[in-house]
Amino acid sequence: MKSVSRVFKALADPTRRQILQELKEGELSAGEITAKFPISGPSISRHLSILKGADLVAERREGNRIVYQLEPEQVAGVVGDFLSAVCPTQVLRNRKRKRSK
Amino acid sequence: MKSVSRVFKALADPTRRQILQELKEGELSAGEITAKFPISGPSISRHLSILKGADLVAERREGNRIVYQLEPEQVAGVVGDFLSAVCPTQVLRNRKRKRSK
DNA sequence: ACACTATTTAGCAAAATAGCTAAATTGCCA
DNA sequence: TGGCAATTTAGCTATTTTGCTAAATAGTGT
Repeated sequence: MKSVSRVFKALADPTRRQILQELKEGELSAGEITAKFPISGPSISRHLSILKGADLVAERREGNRIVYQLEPEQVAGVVGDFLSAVCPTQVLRNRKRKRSK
Repeated sequence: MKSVSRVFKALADPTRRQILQELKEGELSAGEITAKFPISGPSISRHLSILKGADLVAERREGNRIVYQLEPEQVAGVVGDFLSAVCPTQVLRNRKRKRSK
């Protein structure tokens, strides 16, 4: 599958998006991530492997545990490229000024 | 479903992302969009209704046809907010300088 | 080697997704 | 009203996704 598709499919799930947000605060082990969600360890493990497959996170083993870390450049790169491809420059530039609906 | 989830689910499909890119060039009727893809009219219609449900496109009837139009502010708004929530400011700022891998 | 912890892999069931064809809808025009 | 074109809705099938529990794997310490 193409990289962009892997990324957007990974981002389609709310649990996975929230995992990324948790990882923004700093790296976390699989168990620590599991503790933050109401679903089982194996399910979280699968979500992590999908995020890893999209290169949205990196993992490293640390003794007994596996520690996950956000890859913000992949997130910003792929998603940002898509935004540039779809939204006129002006919309992107003015975004912050707009009031939420 | 929550708005953010609707948007990211809509963006998870490559055909739908490409429809948005086609609409960046200007509005198109359902039939004109269908002509650009190798899948059936009803399938495109379904994709359009998902994009519409996420407010990524707007539609209006024009005589016999239904014309679709990109809503770039919804795209930039929802996706941009997510990027801000996940990526450190520095990564977002430096994005353009990075070389593609 | 054994036990213990952390995590992933396997295998299953339910729900969602995307494609198709056929039928219904909507609007235009004679 | 009848017919035609454009589009959507319905109903179906195959595939994918997400959750679960149970079993396997990997590392640590005794």
